[in-house]
Amino acid sequence: MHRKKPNVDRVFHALGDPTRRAIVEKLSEGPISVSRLAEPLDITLAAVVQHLQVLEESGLVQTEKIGRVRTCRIEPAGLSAAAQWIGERRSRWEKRLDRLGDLLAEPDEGK
Amino acid sequence: MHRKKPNVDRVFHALGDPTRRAIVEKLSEGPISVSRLAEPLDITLAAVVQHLQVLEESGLVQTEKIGRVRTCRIEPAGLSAAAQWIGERRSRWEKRLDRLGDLLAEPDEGK
DNA sequence: AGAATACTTAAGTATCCACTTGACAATTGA
DNA sequence: TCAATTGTCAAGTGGATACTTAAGTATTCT
Repeated sequence: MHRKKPNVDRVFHALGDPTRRAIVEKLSEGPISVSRLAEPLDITLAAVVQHLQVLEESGLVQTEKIGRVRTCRIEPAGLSAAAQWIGERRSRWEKRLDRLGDLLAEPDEGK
Repeated sequence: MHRKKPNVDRVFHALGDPTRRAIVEKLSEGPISVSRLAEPLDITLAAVVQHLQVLEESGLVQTEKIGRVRTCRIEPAGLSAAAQWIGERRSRWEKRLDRLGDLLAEPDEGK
C-alpha cells in the first residue's frame, strides 16, 4: 500500500504537467484502472504508467494492484498540501494589505 | 500595466518550478525589486528575469518599471485560480465519498 | 493449454527548459 | 560627464522529461 506523505516540491512538479492534471481530474470522479485512464488520453499506456509513477511519488495518487489490474485513486492529502501552500502565501499577502489599509485609514494613531 | 488574466495551465506550470515558488514566497512578504529578489537566489539576474516573465505570463505576478527599477508584486488572482482548481477536484472527490458513505449507512433505502 | 488482457520494464529520442555568458540600454549618482 | 546601478536581450549549452517502441510478465478467459 505504501502511502506516500505528500511533498510540496513533488506535488507542484506533478501538477505542472497538463496530462497529469487530466489524470487527477479523471480520478476525482472516482477510482479507475490504468487502461481506462489511458483511453481518452491519446498517448501510450506506457506513458500513462510513467505519469502515474510521478503522481504516486508525489503523494497525489494512490494505487493498488489486484490480479492483473491496477486501480488508481486520489489521495486527498496531496491536493491538501498544495492548497495549504497556496493558502499560506495568499493570506500572508492579504494580511500585509490589511495592515497597509489600517495605516491609511487611521493615520493619526496616538492623537 | 497589462494585467494578465490567470491561466490554469500556465499557473501550474509556473508553480512547478522551485525557484519560482521561492520567488512567490518572497513576494508574499511584499513588493520588491528584481535585483533584491535575486540576491538570495544563487542564480544570475538574467535567470531571475526569465522566471519573472513566466510568472507574469501566468498571471501570478505583476510588475511595474519606474525609472531603472522594476518592482514586482503578487497578483492574488493567480494563486486563487490554482486554489480553485484544486478545491474543485478535492470537493468532487469528497462528495463522492459522502455518497458512498450514505449508501453504506442506509443500505435499505426504499424499505 | 492457448489466447487475450492488463500492465511492466528498458532503452532510445526529441523536445523543452533552466541557466549562463556577454553585449547592450536606460537611469541615477558623484 | 563619467561611472555605477539596474535591468534587457539573444544565443548557446546541458540536463531533465514526455513520449515511443519493443520485448517481457502475470493473470484471466475459453
